[in-house]
Amino acid sequence: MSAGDARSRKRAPGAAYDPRMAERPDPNDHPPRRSFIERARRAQIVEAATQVVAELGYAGTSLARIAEKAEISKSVITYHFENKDEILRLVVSQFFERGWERMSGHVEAESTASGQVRAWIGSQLEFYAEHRAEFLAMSQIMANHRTPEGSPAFAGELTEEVDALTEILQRGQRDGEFRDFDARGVATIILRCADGVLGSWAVDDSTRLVDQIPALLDFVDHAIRR
Amino acid sequence: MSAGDARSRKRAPGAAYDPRMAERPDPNDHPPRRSFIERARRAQIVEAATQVVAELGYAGTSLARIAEKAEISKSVITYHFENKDEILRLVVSQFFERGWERMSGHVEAESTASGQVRAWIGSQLEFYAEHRAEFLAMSQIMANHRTPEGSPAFAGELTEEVDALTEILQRGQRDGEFRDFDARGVATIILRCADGVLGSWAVDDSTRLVDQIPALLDFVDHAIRR
Amino acid sequence: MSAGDARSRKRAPGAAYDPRMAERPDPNDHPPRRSFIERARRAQIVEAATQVVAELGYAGTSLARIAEKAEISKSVITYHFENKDEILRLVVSQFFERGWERMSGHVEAESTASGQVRAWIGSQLEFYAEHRAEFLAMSQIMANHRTPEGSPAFAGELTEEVDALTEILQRGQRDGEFRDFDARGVATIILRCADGVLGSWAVDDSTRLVDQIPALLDFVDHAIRR
Amino acid sequence: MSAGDARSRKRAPGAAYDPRMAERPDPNDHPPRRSFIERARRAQIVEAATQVVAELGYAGTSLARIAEKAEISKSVITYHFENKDEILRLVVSQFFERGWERMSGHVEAESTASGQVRAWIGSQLEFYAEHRAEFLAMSQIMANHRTPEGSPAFAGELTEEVDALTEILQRGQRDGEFRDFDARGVATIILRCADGVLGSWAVDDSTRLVDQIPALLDFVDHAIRR
DNA sequence: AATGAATGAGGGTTCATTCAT
DNA sequence: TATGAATGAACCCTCATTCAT
Repeated sequence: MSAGDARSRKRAPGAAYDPRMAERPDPNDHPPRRSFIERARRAQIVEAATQVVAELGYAGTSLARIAEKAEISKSVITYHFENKDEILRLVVSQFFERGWERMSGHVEAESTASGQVRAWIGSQLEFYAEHRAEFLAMSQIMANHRTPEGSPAFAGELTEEVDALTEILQRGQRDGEFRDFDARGVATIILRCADGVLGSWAVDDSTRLVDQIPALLDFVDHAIRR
Repeated sequence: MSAGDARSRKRAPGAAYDPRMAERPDPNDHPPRRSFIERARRAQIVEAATQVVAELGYAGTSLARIAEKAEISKSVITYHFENKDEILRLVVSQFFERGWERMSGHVEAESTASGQVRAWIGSQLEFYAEHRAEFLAMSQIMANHRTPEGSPAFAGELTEEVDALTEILQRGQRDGEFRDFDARGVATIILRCADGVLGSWAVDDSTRLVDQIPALLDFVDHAIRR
Repeated sequence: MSAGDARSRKRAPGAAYDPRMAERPDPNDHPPRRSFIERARRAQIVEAATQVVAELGYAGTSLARIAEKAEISKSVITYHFENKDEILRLVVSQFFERGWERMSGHVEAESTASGQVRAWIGSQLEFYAEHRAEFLAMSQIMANHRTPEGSPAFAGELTEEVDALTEILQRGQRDGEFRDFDARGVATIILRCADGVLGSWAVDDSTRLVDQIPALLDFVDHAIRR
Repeated sequence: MSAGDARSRKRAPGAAYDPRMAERPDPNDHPPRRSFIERARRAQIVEAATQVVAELGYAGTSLARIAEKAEISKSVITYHFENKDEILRLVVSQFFERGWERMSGHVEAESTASGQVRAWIGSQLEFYAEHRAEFLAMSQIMANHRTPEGSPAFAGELTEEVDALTEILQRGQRDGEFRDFDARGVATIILRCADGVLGSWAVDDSTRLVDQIPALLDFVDHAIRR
């Protein structure tokens, strides 16, 4: 079966490994084979959606405005995507995936726990600073998108991230790098800290984010170091 | 246009002093004298709006749903308020004002700088923990509300807050309580940290917020102490 | 509470007693009090909907065309009715109710079973013949309307009708008016017979329906008489 | 436009002799020669359309859903058929043709008029009972399909059927089998009667149709017998 | 002080059909 | 022979706001 517009009906918003976005894995649900054109269009639309959300906010994002931004007709969007939900989820998952790839590389390159924590926070903030629009869009969507039933669509997506950082903190404690504290609680705090700083930058980019990174790294360092 | 009707057209969303919510001050724009009934209605509607935003999110909030929640006719809302914007701004400013009152009391009761920082964070989180719906509504509106032109309506509302905390940190440094750091940068970080923790609690209230407060206080303490 | 457009949200498409249309009774669900204007508008819209369905068929009926027929704006419709479904159900139930009133009067006026059968069929066909558009609309909607889940919305609405006619037939058998047959099966056949004749008239009104009534009465008479 | 493409543009929905479906005969419009593949594809699509109409109703039938049911691309449909109308007409005409073949065989095997009437009704109902989906689809389409101008597409398709049955009835009267009545009127009634019973079975198949056939035959027998 | 009525703009989505390959 | 891509029209419905009463 290969029914053009029917195709997107079958597929889950494909995402590679990703600690937050973990999709219920379905081995039978192989990703649809897409033509070059289709992949290009989908990328174009997701990109346009990202820009619109970043500029106009979640509530200001409509298919009409995405189409306008992409300079295509609204029908092109509904042809290539099942619905608006699919697009918004892709905006989040694709960007998150890219960020995670970058971060995990930097983290794994470090040997000490404190080095890994710094790499984690530093590379995360750097990455987001380099992709402000995508970050804004992701934030907006995660904060606002809901399931048809009304519950937040992206709740509880961050436990795996907390788990991973907790492990690093615990190793740091065993190795004597870090003082004694509740690793899980502090992992949450550190991640939320970074989010918070990003959030303030999100609403007001007058302070250049990259300039704040050293201060944050220093802050966290003092907070957890023995 | 009736007299009561005209009245709401003129007035600024009355708010006491408030470092974040500072309205463009207009000495000529004396607050409108409102009847008891009018004040009661406005309070009822703001309260209903708060609940709706907390439950359904910013994008899910409509005048119809606010009216339904308040068990009044939609027209009552448009009679007592100029437009939706006025209501949402009041949800934010009124709640922020109440929070600021609580916090400033606790902060001023402390003599040392570190005591004031702890009082600040602790009382802020406590207050929000006690008023989850209001906090959720405020967060949603601040993150989403836009001017008619499309720019965030609540950008740059936090500089005064940062200023106040910066002052405390600087005093702590002068008094030898805190180590050397960029006071303004760290003030921002601390405030964003608290916001971040609140944000994680907002999307997932399984972890009781009050239980996380000591950990956060401890975290900040170590981060800034000499 | 009395929120204008919210009002229709609460109410079931009101219908008096009616053997087919029997609504799940909810004693708490008192019918909404409607203003004169509202009742007039609703009647106007239901009437326009009836005409549109009769002329263009179920699939050709849209809110836009109903609005056009009623010479009002589309928004007026969505203001006075919850949705299209409510309108279509009213087209059916109101007309059926009126028909049932007429028929039951004629039936009860007869003393013999065979008189009642003739009164039933005759008055039913007469009534429909007098209200061709309403009958066509009712037929179209009953044949086509579905629940959101996809099952026919008006299935099983006719068992009570069959029950009532069955009773008459059985009495006729006890009284020696009718020959021996399966009363329930024949009741179904008679009712379907009348429906069938109506159906042929529905698609082709060249044959005047009232002229066919005596033939049908005669036909049924011979079929069931001793 | 390709050759194959052009082909379907020219052709009338081929149908053998059929008293109801009689197409405006055009001696010049010889049926298009179709390849084996084309014939197979067309049959497959008509079959899928039949199922979709039976399940989802006329208004719920779209080319997309037909394609989905047939597990082919939507374009395959528009390639092999000029438009949706052609498919729906074929669903009706092909099925009617098959039914007519079956019926006429049974009718011609009978010698008496009453035998022929019974054979007519009995074999018709039997045939439909054996092909419920096709019958439902045919009913839905005949009741709903319209010309582009909005008038019923299948109005007046039954006069030939009535003519044929009228002839049988008249012969029965001449032969003394049947009592005196208006043959044409009764022919219509009988046919509509059968349709009505089928219609009740269509919306509610809990009563097994074949079990009702004897009752209907008996009913008609008494109605017309001397 | 209150509200029922109305409305135009815009929301996301489905649809049959056209066209180039 | 087949189909992916595209599209404009139409669909029902929600919305904030205006107006007359």
